Amino acid sequence: MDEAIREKLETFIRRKGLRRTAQRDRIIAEVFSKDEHFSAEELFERVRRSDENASRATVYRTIALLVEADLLRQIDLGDDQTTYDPNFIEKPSHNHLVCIDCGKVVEFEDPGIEVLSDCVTRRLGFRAVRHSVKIEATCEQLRKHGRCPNLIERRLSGRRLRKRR
Amino acid sequence: MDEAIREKLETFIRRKGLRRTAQRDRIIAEVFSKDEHFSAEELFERVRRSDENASRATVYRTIALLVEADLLRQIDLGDDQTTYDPNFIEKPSHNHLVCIDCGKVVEFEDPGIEVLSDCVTRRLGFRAVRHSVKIEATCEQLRKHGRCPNLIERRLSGRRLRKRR
DNA sequence: GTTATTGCAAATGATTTGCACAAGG
DNA sequence: CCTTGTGCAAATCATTTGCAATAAC
Repeated sequence: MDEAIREKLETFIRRKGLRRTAQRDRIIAEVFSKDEHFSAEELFERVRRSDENASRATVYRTIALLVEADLLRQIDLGDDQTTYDPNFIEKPSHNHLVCIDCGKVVEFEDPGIEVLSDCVTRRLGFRAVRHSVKIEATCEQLRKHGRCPNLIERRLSGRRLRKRR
Repeated sequence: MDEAIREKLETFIRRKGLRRTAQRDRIIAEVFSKDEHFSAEELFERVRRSDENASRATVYRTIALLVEADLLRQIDLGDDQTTYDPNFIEKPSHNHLVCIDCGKVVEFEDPGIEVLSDCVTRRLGFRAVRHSVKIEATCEQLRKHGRCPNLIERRLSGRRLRKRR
């Protein structure tokens, strides 16, 4: 976990009169231990692995806290899951491309899109605070070579697939 | 309701071997009677006004149908509600700006953003199918004049506010 | 007639909450 | 101590589903 995270967190905790607890620390460590997106339930499972009696409620409450502190961001990948992205501290304005063939999610940054969005926003009489761009795309790899490594991976794992129909 | 909608719908219904029913017709008419965004529950209430014993289940099922036919689109306005947007037929690639002060949602189209997204996508080795841009912004009107008509409206109606915390 | 559709009520599943107990400052 | 945090189980709430009755084609 980054220094930047610790600092932002400390500040937030103090300003809100909150307390530092072992459970929170463990959950937060887990959140930032990878750069993977996750659902609340997935995080709960990960936390459970190292802490057999961690509570689901505490995981949900800690997620809410991190989102409020803007250390964690709720994103929409179009799969009807509430997904969280821990990478906004390192890449504060990154965006997402989702492949509708293989399910792969690619994060990217693009200053051009930034600038254009700001222009549009100003033109409409507002001041931009943040923007999120989601691109849904198809896999060139699959079209050209008839196969795509992520497609297979996705089939096997079954993760990140739409849950509802 | 537009001709384009009727046609797309007919085609879809036939191709899937579905049937035309009075209930469906009424619900669909209601969906496209305004350009307002709505939640499933809101649509249900609207439908109920003209059809006292319309069923919630049928409303949900019809929404799913329209989404599948790409006549209606599920969008993310960041308010933890599943929101539907009936305006993608008229404006096939419009985007949304949400004011975090007053809650106002503005739809806009911008060819520049289109082009840039396509570039990024190609650069990443994919082919863009669709993109959605959500801009969160603050209200210039509120800052400059100390007030904003939508702020008041929003307070009064209570709609489009986050439901969960 | 045969198959899709409807409406109801019950089921589901993610998230939240009340409460008694534990722990931080 | 005093207040916030935790864990459990129960409550919520949007959405889905099973099923018997009904309506398209």
